Amino acid sequence: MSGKRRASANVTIIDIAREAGVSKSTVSLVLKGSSLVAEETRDRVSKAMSKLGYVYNRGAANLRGAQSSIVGMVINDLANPFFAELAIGIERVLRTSGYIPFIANTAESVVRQAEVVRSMREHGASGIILCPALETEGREVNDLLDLGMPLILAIRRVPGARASLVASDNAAGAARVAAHLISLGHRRIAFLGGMEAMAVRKDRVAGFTRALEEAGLHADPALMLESMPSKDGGFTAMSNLLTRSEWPTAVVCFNDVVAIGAMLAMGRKGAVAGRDMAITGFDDTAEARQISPPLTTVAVDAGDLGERAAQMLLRQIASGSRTPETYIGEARLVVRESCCPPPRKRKVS
Amino acid sequence: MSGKRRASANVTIIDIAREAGVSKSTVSLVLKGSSLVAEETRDRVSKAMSKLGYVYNRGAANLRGAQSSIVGMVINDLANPFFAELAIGIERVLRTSGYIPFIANTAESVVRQAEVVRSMREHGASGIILCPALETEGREVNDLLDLGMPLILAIRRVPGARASLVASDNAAGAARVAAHLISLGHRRIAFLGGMEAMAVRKDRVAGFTRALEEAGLHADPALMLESMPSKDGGFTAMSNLLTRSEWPTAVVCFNDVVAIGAMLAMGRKGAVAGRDMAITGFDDTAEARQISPPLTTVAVDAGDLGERAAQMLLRQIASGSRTPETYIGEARLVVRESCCPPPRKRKVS
DNA sequence: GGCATGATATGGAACGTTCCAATAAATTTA
DNA sequence: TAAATTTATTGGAACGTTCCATATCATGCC
Repeated sequence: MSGKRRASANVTIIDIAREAGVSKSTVSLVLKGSSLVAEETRDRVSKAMSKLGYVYNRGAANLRGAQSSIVGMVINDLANPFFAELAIGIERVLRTSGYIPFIANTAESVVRQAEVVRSMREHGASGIILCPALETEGREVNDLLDLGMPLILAIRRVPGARASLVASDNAAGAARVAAHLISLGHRRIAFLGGMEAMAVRKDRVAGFTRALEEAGLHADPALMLESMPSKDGGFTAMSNLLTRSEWPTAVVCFNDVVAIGAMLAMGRKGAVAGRDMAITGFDDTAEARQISPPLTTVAVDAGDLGERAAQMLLRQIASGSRTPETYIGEARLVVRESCCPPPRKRKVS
Repeated sequence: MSGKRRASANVTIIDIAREAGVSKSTVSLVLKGSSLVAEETRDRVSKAMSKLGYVYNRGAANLRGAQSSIVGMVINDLANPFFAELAIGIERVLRTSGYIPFIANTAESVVRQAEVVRSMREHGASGIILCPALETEGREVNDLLDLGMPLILAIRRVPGARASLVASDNAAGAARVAAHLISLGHRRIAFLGGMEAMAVRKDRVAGFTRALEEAGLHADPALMLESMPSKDGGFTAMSNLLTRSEWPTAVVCFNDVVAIGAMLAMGRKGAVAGRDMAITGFDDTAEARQISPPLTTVAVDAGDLGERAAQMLLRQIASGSRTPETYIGEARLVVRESCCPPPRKRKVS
């Protein structure tokens, strides 16, 4: 009563074999769709399987070296629609090749990430696409590679990791939005969001700074604000910024969700993006189009990046090669209504 | 060369045992954290494990009847933020109990759903939380239950299924928005989105119809429009509606993403929600607040539903009971700016 | 010294597959 | 008709774990 409580004891190929009057080997052959077994026998076995409610035991098969058909997809923030789009792109490719992607969320926790990755390895995942959590170290990634696990890093590069990477051109994208704002006449431009330690942020800040310098400006350290790369993070950081006596005239946000959080914070103070302050995002998620005012941002095509990552992974699984490859997707400026020229009078409240 | 290409041959507890100078049984005990093994031995074994890069083989363990610590989470539309919120709620509960949720997306395909569920069973999932795809039959769900698989249906009920259910009060919610629109003076109210066959839609339509009838109105079949429960679906259906010579003055949308799609379609024709037509949603996703105008909708608290579903599943796994339970979450009306009284002149173009 | 006792450690069978080598039966070839 | 070939089928070992029953070795007690 307190022990095993499996409703129906597990049905195995041996039970099927007995029922169909053949050997377990024959059942195994039927399972693999082998042409070595006679039509009539195959039918009899199939009948027995559905009659007894047989469930294939993948664990036992893997034990004998069979390839499991799952691929792990480790995502740092499922609530960010950008990652949902990425996941869907990955799925588009994987499903056509017979792999089933299992998604797990780490919510930016490296501890959780380690658990999740371990669990996927334990279950015999054939490969992993990893959107690394915030403080992921190169070493963790390399350990995985050393075990021979096919692994693709997506979206976020990890310094020191020898893994393949699929990401967007962060520096170029950030430079493009910054140049756009400068051309509108902005001089005091803030960079808001993302954590200092993130490589992606470093890249975007580098592009941002470069654009400013090319225009003879310099990036003011007082206007470089950290935040978690989430809506809440953007909200908090912008709320702080708005308590200052002098506001920047434009804010380059780390990504779209940060920008949306920032715009929400502005709304609380009666300020409006595209009128009192120019705001830009990064990613071009569906939300960037829907929010009001529509967000000027950098289009990245998450779905395409997902497809590339999946293709790269499949290639590595098939070839057995672990040579790191890199794909950098284009980062296109998309101008919408969230950016205005600098207003004459800056302070609102 | 062409055969197995595992970078490092698999390390097993036997290798660890040899390295540490103990028997495999002792290694197994260390793995389980048993107190039967001496401190000093435990250390030696742990050292050997990290030295050789040991990976626990869950498949082999499951073979001996061990409980796998994964739970499957099958989601019909990952692109809908409502389901992302649900997933996060589920995760909040599961992670504290040592289970790791593996998420898989079915994109509303029953075929895909069957594949995904089978894969999860094959990998020894301890239970499944299922947001059923569009045309899921009661039989499919019952087959799963008959195998003894702990299973909770989330969000969408499936007629004929004997499974536990966690969902929101669809009829009451729809009745509330309809009553609200009627109190604003609307008489020609459309219901837009969702597929005829969906039980959830039937429930919402029933509440909608009841509210109309209580006000002495009747639901006009010409104003009941089907669509896929997605943004694209809402866009297409509203585009069609707008080609008619007479518009309704208010539209109750199946859910928020349909409503957002519908508002996008209105925008294309120069019409504005909350001015030319009242629009409502269902779910109260973050987007409902962010879009312009903010969407009047029915708040459902996806995170809470996710937590309930997870708790229910854990209870069933622990107790071994498969008695169906039901939790119906409250559906609260949230009034925002997307609803106006009926305009005097209706047609815009 | 003989004997329980408790603390650690261990061999071996079992779990459900796969796959090789072997067999049996039917068919073709010489 | 014997031998060779083809077509179907099968037993058994192996995969990496768990867990039971058993073994070893100090201790402490009579």
